[in-house]
Amino acid sequence: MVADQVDSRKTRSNNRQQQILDAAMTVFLKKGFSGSTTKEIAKEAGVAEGTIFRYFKTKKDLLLELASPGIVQSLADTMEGTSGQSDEVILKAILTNRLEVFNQNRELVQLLIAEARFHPEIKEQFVERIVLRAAAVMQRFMTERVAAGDFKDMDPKILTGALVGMMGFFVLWKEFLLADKYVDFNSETVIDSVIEVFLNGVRNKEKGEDDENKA
Amino acid sequence: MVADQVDSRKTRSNNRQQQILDAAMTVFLKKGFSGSTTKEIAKEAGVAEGTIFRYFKTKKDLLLELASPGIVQSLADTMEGTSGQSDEVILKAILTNRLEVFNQNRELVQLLIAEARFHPEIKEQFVERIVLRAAAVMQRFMTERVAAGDFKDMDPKILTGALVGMMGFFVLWKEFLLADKYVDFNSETVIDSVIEVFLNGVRNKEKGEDDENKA
DNA sequence: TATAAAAGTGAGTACTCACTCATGATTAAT
DNA sequence: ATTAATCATGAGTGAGTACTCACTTTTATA
Repeated sequence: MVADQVDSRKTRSNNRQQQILDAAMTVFLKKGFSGSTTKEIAKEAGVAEGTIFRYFKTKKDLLLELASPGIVQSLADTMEGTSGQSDEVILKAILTNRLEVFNQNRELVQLLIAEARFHPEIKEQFVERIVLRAAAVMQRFMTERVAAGDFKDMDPKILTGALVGMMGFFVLWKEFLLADKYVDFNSETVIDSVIEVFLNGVRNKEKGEDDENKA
Repeated sequence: MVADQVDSRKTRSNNRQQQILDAAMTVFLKKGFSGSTTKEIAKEAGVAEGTIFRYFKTKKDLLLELASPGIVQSLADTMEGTSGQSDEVILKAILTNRLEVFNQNRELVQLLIAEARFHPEIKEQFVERIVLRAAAVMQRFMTERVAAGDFKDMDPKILTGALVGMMGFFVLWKEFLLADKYVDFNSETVIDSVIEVFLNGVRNKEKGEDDENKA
């Protein structure tokens, strides 16, 4: 008890706020927003219940702060400036990066997805700031390739969906449904396989010039 | 009020239980399990709050009953007995059927996925009775094709994941993230595209006999 | 060190929750 | 019509909830 107090005093002046947010995240993840109590959050943070309300007007404000633009932002503006390289390299860079960014913010994303259904503001932010941005980057890539005739003439949105879906499946599988019981996928193997299947699936190997693809 | 009472009396003896379950489902979907109150469920069902507890010992029992084997079962044993037909036809049959079954039980599945995180019993049942079964059927198909040399020599689990993921993406997109804002996909188009991409992606077009694929 | 401001506390408050139970209504059987 | 059994009710109950506030402790300033 005393030791805890000393410990928490150390991080005192800079960010008690962050300390509470971290605790809220932990508890929300474990019990969900509605299932969590401010009492438990306080305990997890090592502060008195009243202290929470010095920093956040309401319990819901805690959740909204977790989903605030500042934090969420970092997910989006990550991948830019890959050009003049092979599709395999570009896609691998994109997917690897996405997966990395996702893994870093895994818990937050998990929480936001879970609560999005009940809090329109969160849903809005999540879709606008993460999903659509991320999709836009990839969609631009798809559109280019289709226009160049390298990929089949399909709706870029469907192409994006196919790739994101394949990748997303393995991520979600791991995250939500508990992997180990079924199988534990190796990240790089999965990425390579996904890219291979995808590129083979969408590349044009039409009449005339089929030599280009062999190399 | 009186009319409601008369109405509910009609369905009285056979299944007041079902009436309450339906209401619980509706409310759980809208507010989540923790966010729902028995009072609201009672109101939705058109019965007194106490009546709920004549049929279900606790609020949680309502949730568990919704996820009970009987109901959940119907999702699994649907697709069997397609053989001797082309991959395209088989896969289209599978995917179309899965999508149909999913759409019929959409709300239930949505609810189960949402609550699985907080209720191990539900998660267990969901994974065992739905996911693994459905996966098994598809995985058998993949294993066969790989063994026959028609598909690339990849882990059948990854192949299954790739296909399910592509398909799942569009379904989840629609369900969880609100489609219309972004785009509304036509089911058949999506299925056809997914199959095309998948088959092109995983089929063997090795040296030697490339005539087979042309047709 | 004295003093004001800021930060932290936790018992208290008003309220909501899941669940109970004494009572009333409906049905079935004679 | 009488009785007994079942079904339905909703005010009531205690446990717990988010949030407040009178108070204490810590920090900053002189």
